[in-house]
Amino acid sequence: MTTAPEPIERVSAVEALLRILRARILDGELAPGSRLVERELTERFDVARHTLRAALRSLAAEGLVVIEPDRGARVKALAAAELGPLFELRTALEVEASRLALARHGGRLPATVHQAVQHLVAVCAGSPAWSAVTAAHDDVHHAIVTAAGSPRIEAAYDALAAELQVFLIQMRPEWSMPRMAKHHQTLLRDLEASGPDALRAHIADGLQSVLRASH
Amino acid sequence: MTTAPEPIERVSAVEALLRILRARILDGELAPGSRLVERELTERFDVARHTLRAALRSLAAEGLVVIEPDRGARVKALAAAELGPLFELRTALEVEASRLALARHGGRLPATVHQAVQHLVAVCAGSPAWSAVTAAHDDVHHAIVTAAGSPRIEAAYDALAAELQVFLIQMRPEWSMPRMAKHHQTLLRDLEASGPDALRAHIADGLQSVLRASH
DNA sequence: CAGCCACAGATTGTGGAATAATTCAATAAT
DNA sequence: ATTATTGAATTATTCCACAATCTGTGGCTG
Repeated sequence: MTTAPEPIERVSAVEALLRILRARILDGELAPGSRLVERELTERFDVARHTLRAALRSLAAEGLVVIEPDRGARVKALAAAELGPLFELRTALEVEASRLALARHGGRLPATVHQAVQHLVAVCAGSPAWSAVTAAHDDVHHAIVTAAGSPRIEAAYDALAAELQVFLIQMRPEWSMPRMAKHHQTLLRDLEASGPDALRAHIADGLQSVLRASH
Repeated sequence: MTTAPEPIERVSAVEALLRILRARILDGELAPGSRLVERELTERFDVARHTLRAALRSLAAEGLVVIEPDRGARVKALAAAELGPLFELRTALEVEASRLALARHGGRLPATVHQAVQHLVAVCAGSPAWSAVTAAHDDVHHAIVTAAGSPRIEAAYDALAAELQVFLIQMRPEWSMPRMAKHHQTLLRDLEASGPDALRAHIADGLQSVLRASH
C-alpha cells in the first residue's frame, strides 16, 4: 500500500520574504502608509534587490501594498471612502457563503461556527486585550465562510480580511465586549432562523462602527 | 484658469509586458497549460529576465498563470472540478451586484444593461462568429455588475471573468443562438420582477452548459 | 516673503551576467 | 522492472551597473 503523500515544506527566498513582510504588515509593525524602501529592507533581511521586488509585487497584487512608478512601495492605507465598496464586496462573499453553509448543513450552521461564537463570548467575558477580541471575532466570520466549503469564496474572503485588518490595526474600535458577544449570538440565531440575509444588517453594523471609530 | 489635470499614460516595461502577456493569454495565443519559458519570452519581447519574472508574478496573482518553484510558469488550466467553486464565487459577486444595481435604480436595471441585452439579441439573430456571441454575452453580465456601482465587486468580477475566459477559450459551448438570446431576455425580466435570486438559476445553467461542453 | 529654478543626492527601473540549485529525460546498472 | 547516474535545460538568487525619476535644498528674482 502507498501512504498518503506528505509534501514537505520548501520555501523559496521570495516566498519566505513574502510571509515575513505580510506578517509585519498585518501585525502593524509596518504601519499603513509607511514607505518600503528597497535598500532598507534588503539590508534588514539580507536578500537581493530583485528578490525583494518580487515579494513587493506579490504583496501589491494581494492588495496589502501599493506601488507607484519611480516612487516605490508603501503599505496600503485605506481611505474611509474606500471602506464602503470594500464592505460591499465583503457582504457579497459572506452572504453567499452563509447561504452555501446553511444549504450544506440542512439549514443549520456546523459545530465549528457555534464553537467560534462560544469562544468569542468567552473571550469577551473577561477583560481581554483588544487584539484577542478581534482575533476571536475574525474567527467567527472565517468559520462561517469556511463552512460554505467553497475554496474560491474563502480565498477571496481571506484576501479581503487581510486588507481590512491593515486598516483596522490603526484604530481602536468602539464595541463594548458584552455587546460584541451578544451581537454574534443573535447573528447565529437569526442566520439559522431566517437565512443568509441576516448577515447583511450585521455587516452594515460593523461598517458603521468602523466609520465612527475612524472619526 | 487651470484645465483639469489629465495624467498622461506612462507605462513601465513590466506593465507593458504584463498587458501584452495578458492579452495573449486571453485571446488564446498562449494556450492554457502551455509553459512560459523565460528565455523564449525574454528574447521574443526583448526584456530583461527580471522584468519578465515580475510580469509573470503579477499574472500569477491575477490567477491567469501558475508558478511552481523551480518548474517555471504556465498558463493556468482550470480542471473541470474547479469550475464549481469558481461559479460559486461568481454567483456571490453577481447576485450581490444585481441587488445593489436594483436598489440603486429603484428596482429596475439601468439602460446600459437593457442595451447590452438588446445587443446580444441582435448579435444572436444573425449567424455570427462564436467569439462575437461570447463578447456580447460577457458584456451583459459585466453591465449588470457595473450597474452596482461597487468598484471592489467589479474588480473581483473582472479578475474572475478573465480567469474563466482562459478556460472557455479552449472549447465550443453548446448554446444555440436563439436560446442564448431568449434566456437573457427572460433573465432581465425576472431580475426586475423578482429580484437578484433570479441570477442564481441562470448562473447554474451556465455552469451546466459549460460542463456538458467539456465532456 | 512667495515663487521659481537649478542642482545634488537618494531611490527606483531595467538590464546583464554569473553561479547555485533544481528539474527532467535518457541511459546504464542492478 | 526498478533504481542510479549522468548531463542538458531551466529556474532561483545574487551582484553590479547605469539611466531615469523623484525630492529636498539653496539661491535667485520679483
